[in-house]
Order: sequence, then structure tokens, then C-alpha cells
Amino acid sequence: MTKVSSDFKVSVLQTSCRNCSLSSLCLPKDLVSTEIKELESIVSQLPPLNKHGHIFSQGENFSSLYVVRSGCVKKYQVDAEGNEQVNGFSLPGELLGIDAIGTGRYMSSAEALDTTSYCQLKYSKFEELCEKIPGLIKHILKMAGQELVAEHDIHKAISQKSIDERVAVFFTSLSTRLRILGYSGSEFNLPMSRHDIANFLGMQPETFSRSLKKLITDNLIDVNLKNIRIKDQDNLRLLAGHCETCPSNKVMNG
Amino acid sequence: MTKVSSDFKVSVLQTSCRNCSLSSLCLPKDLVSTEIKELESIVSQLPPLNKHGHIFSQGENFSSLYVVRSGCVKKYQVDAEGNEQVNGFSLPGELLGIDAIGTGRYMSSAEALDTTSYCQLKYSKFEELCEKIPGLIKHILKMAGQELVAEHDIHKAISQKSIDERVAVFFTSLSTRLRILGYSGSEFNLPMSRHDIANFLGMQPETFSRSLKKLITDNLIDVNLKNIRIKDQDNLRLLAGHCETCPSNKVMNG
DNA sequence: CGCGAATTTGAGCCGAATCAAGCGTTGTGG
DNA sequence: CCACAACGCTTGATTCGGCTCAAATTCGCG
Repeated sequence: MTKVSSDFKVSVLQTSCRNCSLSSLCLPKDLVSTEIKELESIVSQLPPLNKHGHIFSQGENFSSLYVVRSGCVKKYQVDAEGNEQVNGFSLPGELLGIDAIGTGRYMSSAEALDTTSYCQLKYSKFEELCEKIPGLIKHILKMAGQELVAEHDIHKAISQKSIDERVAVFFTSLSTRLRILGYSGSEFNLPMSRHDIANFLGMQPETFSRSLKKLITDNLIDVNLKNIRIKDQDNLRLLAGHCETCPSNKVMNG
Repeated sequence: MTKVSSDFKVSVLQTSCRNCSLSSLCLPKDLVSTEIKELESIVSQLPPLNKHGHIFSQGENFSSLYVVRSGCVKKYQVDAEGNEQVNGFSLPGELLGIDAIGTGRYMSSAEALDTTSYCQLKYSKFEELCEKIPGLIKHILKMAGQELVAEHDIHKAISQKSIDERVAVFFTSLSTRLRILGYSGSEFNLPMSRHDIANFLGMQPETFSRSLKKLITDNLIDVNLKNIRIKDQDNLRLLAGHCETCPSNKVMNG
């Protein structure tokens, strides 16, 4: 069903932020009706992307911020030697493009992993609006802050945690984010490839595969291709936040 | 000379942003005089900190953003098990506390590695000012963006690069930042311990020490305790931006 | 000068990368 | 509808880089 396709005619839909199920994530609280109207006027909903479609690509001139509405987006960079680094995966309600404001160019690419819809915020207009709507500044800084916190978490995980712990971090973190969006946190489908997850977590795909096997053996999760079922939230979270000195790890490894 | 000390009487200095050598880093361009005045009115320069003094600590209530004026600041987090993760080092002109805006609490601690002076921006007042001074929003988002880019860089380095490459990344990056501040990029003193650098770069202190030795042997740098002299910028940068498939690495290792 | 902390050095081991098949799934064309 | 090709994923065997543990050395500081 990757057929949203070429006969999708309306190129730009004017968005109703009011009725959007994501408004609690996208919008600051306590906006009055006129403010929402103003905000809506600078938000455009672009036609959905199919798998592998790009919201923007590394190096392009910066003009807009984007918010994911549905689907899942892979953020990645490719260096001079052609090596890819996956910076993260964005779910509905998450903001894309902040790191481009300073440089004037998108520093990473944002690629749909599935059919993905999203909203565009022309940055020049957004800036004007910040001066009008109190709380909008705080809101965007909040989202920037969340991104920084997430980066610190992954930095720590790759820096200090074992392979299995990193994989546990990934699943618990994804589980939490999905639950916040109203989806099941205990069973979900991975829109991204094993390759991309492994890259994000700083390991080889083979190693990720072996770690999956281990978590299955330890009765923490079940895996069926892209489908993940978390069987033991508690111990998975324990593993995710874990250091070597804690005895439970020994138990599991033994 | 760690004696800025207790008899430093003036508790809060009103700052002159105009005359500050960092203004090009701290302030948006093209501010008119009245705008600078308004900005100065919300900026306080607090008494300098000695080594090990904290600008803020993880978990404290968020109230202000801070800008480093001189010295060097270590950003770090400590988890439930007491493990420390060094998130980075802040040099003059750099902003601290952005990640606290969303959560209302400082997510990390900011500790002076040396005698360090800094400015405080009361966040509530800052927000008001954003609505008045066009360009201030862009400026802070720019700084947030820079922080995100830096996080992606370190994520990639720890994820994909070898030990020696990571150390080269650290020195070249530090060199560049110091040069921008007007210091020498080819010779400098490290204000932070080996332990902290190793932690930041996702390795053990022993491993960092061995890597230093290797870079010295390869004639890329000279090290004298805290003093670092970069002898071969070009090849150090080559190593920093490097992957295994590139032949020059083989040359150096062989 | 002497103590404690930080750093370096050494030896041995282990976890994860690499290399190489094998398997299963998906998509395509006959 | 089935055969086949292509790709993504898993599994196995081997290697090696970096960690661990332990000790020596140097540095910073009273």
C-alpha cells in the first residue's frame, strides 16, 4: 500500500491546527482563537511522502521548519567518504530543521521511512509570529531542548552501555514515545531497517541481530520481522538504565 | 592563582554588553543602541567561580540561561547508579541551560574547570525581550542549533570512529573553537582532566593516554602535561575526518 | 619533602567488528 | 501462479581493538 501516489492533486493543503490530533504537541498551551488562526496561516500541509521521499536533504538552503504529522522520518548525515550516520528517527509531533537555522543550510537529510505526512512552517513568517504570540518562543525552545536531551541520552548510551543495554534503551525509548502518541507501547512495528537502527546505536547490523536474539532468549521481547512485542517492560527498562556493577545483569548473562 | 576568592565583594555586576569582547558571539548582529540597552538590563554578570564551582547543578529549578565569559565549563550528568557522563565543554561565548527550558529543571550540571566568569540571563525577562528585539529569537535558535550540530558530531565520532580518530576530532575541534575566540589554535592548555576528555569521547582514561602517545609518535602533536601543541594540522584533520577505507590511515598505522 | 591524586604503562582477556555463508522475504516477470 | 532475482537479515568463525586489572610513575599541593 505504498500508493498515495502521483494522482494526489492538491499540492498544498491549508492546515487546521485546531482539529489536528497533534495540537497538544505542536502548539503552546493557552492559545486564544485568533492566535491559532495566525499560526494556521503560516502552516502548510504538504502532500504526503512515500517511503524514501525526502522532506529536505543535507546541504539544501534552509527556509522552513517541518513537523511530522504521521509516519516516521529518518534523520541522517553522509560525510565526505560516503559514510552514513543516522542521527535519529522522528515521530508525529516532532520538529525537523532546527539545526539549520544557524547555518542557513540543512545539516542533515530527513527521509520518510513510510508514507509520511508533514507540515511546513516558513521560517521567516514563523519568526514574525514569535514576536506576536507569547509562548511560541518557549515552545520552540522546549522542542529544541528535548532534542538536546535525546542527543545526550544516545551519547551516553553509546559511550557507556553494552550492546544489549543500548538495544534496550532504543526499545524502551521508542515504546514511551509511541505511548505518548496514543499507540501501544508494548507492541509495535519498526518502520526502520535493522541497518538503520544499528547505525543509530553505534553498532554493526550483525551485532544488533545477535542482541535481538539475546533479548528474545531472555524473555524480554518477542520479534517477528518488523513487529516487536515487549514481554517484560520492567526488566527491559532495568537493562536500559543499567551499569555493570548492578547484580541483575550478571543474572541475565549467566 | 585560584584566588579570586571570598573577598570579592560585588555580588552582581551590571554588564556592559557593548564593550564585551564576546558581543559578536552573544549578540545578534545589527542591534540598535536602545536594544542593546534593553538586553544589558536583563543580563547580570555574577562573581567569577573558582575551579569546581557550579553555575548550576542537575535537578535544580530552571530560572536562567547563562553565557560563559571566560574560563571553561564542563557539562555533565550523573545517573541513578552514579555514573558520570560528560556532555561537553563550554568555552567563552557559549550558552548554557537551553535543555532546561522544556523540563523546568537543569538536566545537567555546569562546573567551572578553571576560574570562570559568566553572565546570567533571567529567562522570564529574556522571553519578553524576544518579543521586542527582532533577531534575538533567531540568535538563540542559532545557538541551540550549533549545540545540536556538535552533538551529532560527537555521536558520529563515538559511533564510527576509532580511538585515535576520536582524539584527533577532539583536538581539531577544540583548536578551531579557540582560534575563533582569538586564541592560538596550534598551542593551548587543556583545562579539563584526561579522565573527563576520555569520558566525553567514550573511552577509558588508559586508552586516551595510549592514543596521546600514538599521536606524539606519529608527529601529529606534542604534549607536555596540560599543554598541547599541534605539529601537523593537516594530517591531524585528515585523521579526524577519517574512515578505514582511506589509504593514509594504513600508512600511519604501518 | 611527602602524601594523595592523576596519569601512564604493562599484561591478558573479552566483546564486538569483520568476513563469509546461508536463509528468508519481497518484488518482478514470465 | 510460480520461478527467480535481489535484498535484508541472520548465523557462524575468526580476528583484533579497546577494556580491565594491576602496578609504576609523575604531578600537584600542603
